[in-house]
Amino acid sequence: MGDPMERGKPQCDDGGPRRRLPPQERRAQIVEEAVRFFAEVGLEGNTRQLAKRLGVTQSLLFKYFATKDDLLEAVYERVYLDRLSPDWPERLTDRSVPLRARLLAFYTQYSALIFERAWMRIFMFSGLAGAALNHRYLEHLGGVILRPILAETEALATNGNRPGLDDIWNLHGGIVYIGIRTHIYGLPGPDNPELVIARAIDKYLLYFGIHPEA
Amino acid sequence: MGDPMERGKPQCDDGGPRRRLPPQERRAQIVEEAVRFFAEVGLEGNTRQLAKRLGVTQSLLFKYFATKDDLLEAVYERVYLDRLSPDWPERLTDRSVPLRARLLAFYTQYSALIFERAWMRIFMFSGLAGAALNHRYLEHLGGVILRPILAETEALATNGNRPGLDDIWNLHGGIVYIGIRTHIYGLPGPDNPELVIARAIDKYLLYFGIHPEA
DNA sequence: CTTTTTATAGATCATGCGATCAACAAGGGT
DNA sequence: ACCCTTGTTGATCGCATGATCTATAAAAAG
Repeated sequence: MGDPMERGKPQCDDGGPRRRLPPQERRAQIVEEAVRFFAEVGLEGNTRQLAKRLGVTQSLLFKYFATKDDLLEAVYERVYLDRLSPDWPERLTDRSVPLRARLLAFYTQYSALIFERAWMRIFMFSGLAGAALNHRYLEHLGGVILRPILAETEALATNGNRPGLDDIWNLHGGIVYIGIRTHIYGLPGPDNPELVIARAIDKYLLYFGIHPEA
Repeated sequence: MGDPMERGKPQCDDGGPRRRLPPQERRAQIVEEAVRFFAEVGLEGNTRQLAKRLGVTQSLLFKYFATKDDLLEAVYERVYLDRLSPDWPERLTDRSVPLRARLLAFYTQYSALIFERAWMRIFMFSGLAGAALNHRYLEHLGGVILRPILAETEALATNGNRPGLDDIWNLHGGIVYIGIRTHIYGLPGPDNPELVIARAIDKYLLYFGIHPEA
């Protein structure tokens, strides 16, 4: 070890002979593995390790992405894509359904999408790095999810407590924190996350005097 | 630029002449700046940049810390230290004070301690890195804060809702998420965090039928 | 089968990083 | 004023990393 002549030795000695894939397929494969990889080790993870995981050489990565930042951009896009279905604003404001049922439906499905190791960690890494996509996502979330929930709550509140956007953030944060606990901090999560979510929603509704069937 | 002879050029050309400090003082100065530095750029921030901020040479850092990991350990200790005052278990279980007042006192003071950029970000960075201190801190938190709160809530719950530890995590997460929003994601925080905290506590207590004065 | 195309590998470069060490100088003791 | 300890510097080492370039071979085209 330490032999300078070892630098360029083969990095994919396991799989077998060189396998040639159509560019589109290879690219997708790289991005998919990169998501898992960077989610694990952080955005500073090095390209050689990633290549090793893929069973290809490091130089190949640069045939598909001019720079590592380009690869990270692709990772972001892959991860951020389709987490917020465009029909949620509509469904959240459908007053033919009780608000509790709407919130429950949203947070059940949303949590199923985001309580995933790769998403949680890359979201956090990119947030810490100040990535633009992160800001955009959260602003989008505020606009299409939190604000509608606030409006629906305002419309149904029966007691003196007037809801503010911070109340929605509190509901949202309490739920999202389940994923943070488990995937960022590595603590054991709840046995039944959906039950915990339901109770969070019930606390929220109760505070504003909103009946479960309303 | 690119001249290989530039590598070793002075890295502290601003302040003036070489200032000689007692080791203890210098060490503290390094740790303090390192906290701010690593909180900003992440734990992979390089020692040369840190040294530049301090106005000393990079090599000096290694006179005080044998390795960069040692420095990071010192940063962890500095940051994690004294965030959980040892008298909180006692104060949280003092039944001569209404539970609401106890929770309010705790989370007001606790949030004042942790809603700080350096803490929030280093806690998150170290959590993502799987640092042992992070786990220990959270387990400690669970033991000396969350469990007592659960016991107190159980003792006072008047309706059918039986509290579980996940309810406390939900309360806690909803509050901590305020700090995450502002310091990790860089979003504007609430105008009055204490008010938001009070409302979170009220939602929590109401759900278990606990009167504010109980 | 032969030719052409291009996905892939292997080697290498330039730079940046953590870490080391000899030389220097600031401050205290005498 | 002098020495002597040691905090501090400047230069350098070894290695890892992002990126580049050329040779190779796998699949497609004829």
